[in-house]
Amino acid sequence: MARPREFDLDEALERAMQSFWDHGYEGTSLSDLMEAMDLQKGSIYKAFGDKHSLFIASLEHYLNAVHQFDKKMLENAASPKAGIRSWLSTDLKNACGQEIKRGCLMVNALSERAYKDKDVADLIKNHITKLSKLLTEIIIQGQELDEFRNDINASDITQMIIVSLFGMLTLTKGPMSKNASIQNVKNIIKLIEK
Amino acid sequence: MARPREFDLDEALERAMQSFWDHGYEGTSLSDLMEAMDLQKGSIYKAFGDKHSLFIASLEHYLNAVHQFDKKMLENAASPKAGIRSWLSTDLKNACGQEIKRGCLMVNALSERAYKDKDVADLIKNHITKLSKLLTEIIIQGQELDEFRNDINASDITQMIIVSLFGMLTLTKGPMSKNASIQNVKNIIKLIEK
DNA sequence: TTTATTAGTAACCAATCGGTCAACAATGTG
DNA sequence: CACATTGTTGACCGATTGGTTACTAATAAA
Repeated sequence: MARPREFDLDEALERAMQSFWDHGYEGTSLSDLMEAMDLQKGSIYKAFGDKHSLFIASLEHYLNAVHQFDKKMLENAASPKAGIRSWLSTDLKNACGQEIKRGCLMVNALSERAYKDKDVADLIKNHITKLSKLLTEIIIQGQELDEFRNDINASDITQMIIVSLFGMLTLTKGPMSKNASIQNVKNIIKLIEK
Repeated sequence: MARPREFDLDEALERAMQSFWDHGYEGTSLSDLMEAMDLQKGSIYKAFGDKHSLFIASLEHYLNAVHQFDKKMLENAASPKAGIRSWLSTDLKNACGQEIKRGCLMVNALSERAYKDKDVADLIKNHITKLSKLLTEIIIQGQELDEFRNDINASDITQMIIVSLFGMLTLTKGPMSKNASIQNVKNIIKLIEK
């Protein structure tokens, strides 16, 4: 009953996300988005609203994919320790294996915008909460199997892992190499294992 | 033999640094800087060159102050372990005790600019190298005094501490509270002590 | 007091920013 | 076919961006 959309919504969103991931929120202009999404300004505004809404949608898109990845890696592992190890390693290898040192969109958004953008702050807080629950379950299992030390709360170990992950994802945007981050993952495991 | 400058160079630089720290490089406009520094555009350009040069000078100013702080805290401590503990705690308390959740200028600059700004990347790499040397010395002393575990290289422990610090400084811009970061410091010490 | 030199001021610049809008195109329904 | 509805296009908008420049002011040396 009306003219149909000529492009794929999901693909356009994916391309917008890649742009924001590469160059940040302020670093990505409407012109950049138009080129990356292969769309005119009007189409973007009709489909996604303004730049900020598009950024939020991109971040949600990213966080959904990441959460799926996290669940898969952590829940389908041979053991809690193996799960944490391969999850962290794969995450870091992905972050390091890109042409641009763009790190992680969530960490970038946290650094650039969370302190002045409640929508971004809420999305990230929610995602970290979900990741924490997932991780803490795995750590508890690992403690019961005597894979992880139990003189520290599972939730405290979770917290340290998340802190380390955020640190590495930030540092890989600068002086930290792939090898250094892999070595660091090994040492984190060594610190928390029994 | 010429008209003297009417303002204090250092104070102006300090104010510029505070602006960049609060709102980032792209988030701080020339107008913002003019207001913060209480200077006209021309004066800023005469004294510091363009915006990028001013940012680099601000970052250097910041890194010098931080390095002095790090040296003081780590070298004047009662013991290696006490030094690391109080250095990390004070750092985090400072980062959390501000009106704006602005984190650390170095970590912010790393996230926002290092991947596309060689000057920024070099300054940060150099600073991290100096901090690493400082920390590794302390860790080795601590290992010799049986304060720290020695089944892991001192430089690897250093790396983990720096990663954790960067992670916390990023996370305090979002969902991480002061208490959580203090608790996390305690746990880091627990993991690396003997 | 003249002169060389540098600092400060404010008007000005082109370029770009995010965002809007009117005209036109394409579809399903009646 | 006409119509209602929605998508697409490109010109256009005011505001702001970083940066320049011509002019004036202040100083020390000659």
